[in-house]
Formats: sequence, C-alpha cells, structure tokens
Amino acid sequence: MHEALFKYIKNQSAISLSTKEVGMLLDIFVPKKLRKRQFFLQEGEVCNYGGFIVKGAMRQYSVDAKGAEHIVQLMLENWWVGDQESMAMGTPSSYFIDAWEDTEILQVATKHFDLMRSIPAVAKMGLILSDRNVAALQKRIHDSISLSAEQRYDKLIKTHPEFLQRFPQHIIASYLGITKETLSRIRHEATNK
Amino acid sequence: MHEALFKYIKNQSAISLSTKEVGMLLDIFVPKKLRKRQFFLQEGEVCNYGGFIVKGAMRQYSVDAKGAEHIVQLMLENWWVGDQESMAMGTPSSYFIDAWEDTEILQVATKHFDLMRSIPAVAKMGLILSDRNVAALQKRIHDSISLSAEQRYDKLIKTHPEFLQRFPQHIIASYLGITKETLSRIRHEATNK
DNA sequence: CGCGGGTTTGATGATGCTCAAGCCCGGTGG
DNA sequence: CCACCGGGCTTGAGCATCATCAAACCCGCG
Repeated sequence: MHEALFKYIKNQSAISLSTKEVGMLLDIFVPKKLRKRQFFLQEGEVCNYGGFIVKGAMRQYSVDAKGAEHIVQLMLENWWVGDQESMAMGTPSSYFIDAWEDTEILQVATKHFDLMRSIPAVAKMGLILSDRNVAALQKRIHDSISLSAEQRYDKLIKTHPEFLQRFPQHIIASYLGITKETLSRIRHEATNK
Repeated sequence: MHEALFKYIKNQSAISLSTKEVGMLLDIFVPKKLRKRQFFLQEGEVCNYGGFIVKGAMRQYSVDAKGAEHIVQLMLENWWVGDQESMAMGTPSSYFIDAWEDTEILQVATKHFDLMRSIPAVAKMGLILSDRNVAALQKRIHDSISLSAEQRYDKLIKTHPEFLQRFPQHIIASYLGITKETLSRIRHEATNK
C-alpha cells in the first residue's frame, strides 16, 4: 500500500529513497480507510494530519449560514489532502473534508513534517508541489475573476476531465461557483453544437 | 536598502543571519528602481527574477482579447513579486507585472534560488511564506465562488484596507472580479447606511 | 413498487455588465 | 489666471447572465 507513496515521491523529486528512509516513512504514514461521506476533518477542528490519497475521491468545502456547501477543492488518487492553513498555523479549520468515494489514505501527523523534510527526496518534492499548487490556485483565481460560467466549465473539461467522471454535477457546479441548474443548462447548450 | 530585506527574513524565520550569509545576500540581491507603469515582466517572457519590494506598489494582471486587464495580485512593501508558475516551471508567463507607483525592489535571479535555500533562515522563511500564500489564495477562491460582489468588497476593506489607499477603484474592482461601475454603486450604497 | 439521489425544465427576479454620457479635479500651457 | 485636458469616478438605461424556487423526471436499488 505504501508503494504508491514511494513511487510518487521518487517520480516527483527524481531522487531515490534509502532503505532507512523507506523505513521511516513506513513508520509515520499510517494507512486509513474512509467510507463514503466519512469526515477526514470537520469545521472548527485543527487539522493535525495530512494524507496521501492511495485510492478514492475526496472533497474540501465550507458550509454557509444557509447550509449550502461551497467546494474549494476536489482530490483524487495521488493528491495530498488536508487544510493547509490549519496545518500551518495550527488554527481551527473553516472547512470540512470528507470522502466522496470509499477511500484509502496514508495519514501522517503534522508533528512529523519536520522529520519528513529531513529526507532529501521529500523536501525536494515538497518544494515542487508547493510551487505547482500556488500556480494552480492562481490560475483558478484568474479564471474566476475573468471568465464566464460557461468558459470556466469548458476549461474544467480540458484540465480535469477526471472530475466529471468521479463527481456528480452538483458538486462540479459548486466547484465552479455556479448552481447545479446553471451547469445543467450550460451542458444542454453545449450538446446542441 | 538591503536592511528591510534582512529584517524581514529575520522576522519571518525567527533565525538570525551570519555575516557571511548577509554578504551572500548582498551579492545576489540587486537593487532596482521601477518608474510608475514600468514593466517588471511582460506576457510571453520567462520570469527569471524574483523581487522583494522595499518601497512602492505593483500589480500582476493578464490582458484579455478585448484588451481588458484582470488583476490577479496587488503587492506593496515587504511582498515578493514574480510569476510563481513561470519561475518554477521556466515557462513563458501569461501575466504582466508592473509598478503602479515609483518602486524600489531588490531583484534576485531564479538561478540563485537553490543557493538562497542553503541559508537556514531563508529556507525556513520560504516554507512559511509558501504556506501562508497557499492559505491566502485558497481563501480568495472560496470567497470568489461563495460571496457576492458586495460581500467580497466588505471583506477586502477588512483584510486589505491598504489597497484602497494605494490603488484607484478601477484596479480594486478588477481585483475583485467586478467592473468599476459596479464597485462605484456598491460604495454608494454603503455610504447610505 | 416506491424511495432517494441526482438531473432537468420552466418561470421569475436579482445581480452585475455594457455602453454612453457627464462630472470632478489636479495638472499644463497659453 | 484661466482654459483645457486626461484620468478617475459616477450615473443612468437597457440587457445578459445567473440564482432561486418549484415541479417533474430519471434510474438504480432495496
């Protein structure tokens, strides 16, 4: 089960892991199963664990005063899960994170983060992923301030077609910042072309 | 002039700098002045330099097919400037970055990034800033998919009142993803309360 | 068969955009 | 000193986009 993680670290960092390092990772990454709809994190809790998704699908979202969910992130295999802000600052999270499919993750406590960074491959990977993450977030901001609902949907089809396979439309709609009705109409239009 | 940078690094990392490290930073951070409207980066260029803003105000934005500007980031004193994606991947940027006020920055080539990270205080600062940056970007995404124009403006007043002092309204509007007319009306409403 | 989650459809209305015009105000040059 | 100019801000009318609410539909499953 940890194989997916080791492979991922090597791929991203282009650095191999010593047997000692592998042993360390085996110790601090503990396998965990999440059923569909099971919470990984709830609003108000401090996020003391990160996780690497081996198999499954998860979502990160807030719930507003009217009970409506707003999806800020969708995650699939080989993604890292956790509320970055809460983990970094140690503050209570304003998000929920739960499994949308039955999911297997490797969980690691935030207190082990420094230890992890002592492994060259992991440190390198962390820097690379962080940069990539920032780039992706900035693009999403750019899209959200400059594109229409339809344009954002078209872009999602190109950049994350997997999402459309794995999540129902009302979740995709929320991720795009529109209602499920609007998304339905956009799709209807699209097929008539 | 480098004092602001040293102070910033120490504050953020809570680690002091040796005289040798200070010397290194003096070597690789070169002062540069930018006049108002002068470009730091243009669309299509690879961003080979980062910068630390000592004094001034800058903006990062794209220009769409109709010539409209979309502000993705506003930056003031003690902020880092540069297109993260272009710097990290070495790809041509899709953004413009320019000075909105006459600005003084300390410029550092991306090729020196590894060298910089060999300084403990800088490495630590990098991790902290990166986390903070991700948290801020995620919040902005959350706001943009879940709040109305007026709510976003109210939030900006609380989180970045400085922006309203330093940038004209049409730039603030673009940053919020609305038109200057809409922002004007929102402000008009607000005063009648 | 009936239930529940997800999707669609329609009617209506709010929100925010576009285009066009006018205003305000701090320069600059005659 | 005044006229004019330009950038920024405001105001208005009309329109496009998108949200809301309500109802119906679809389909896999117990």
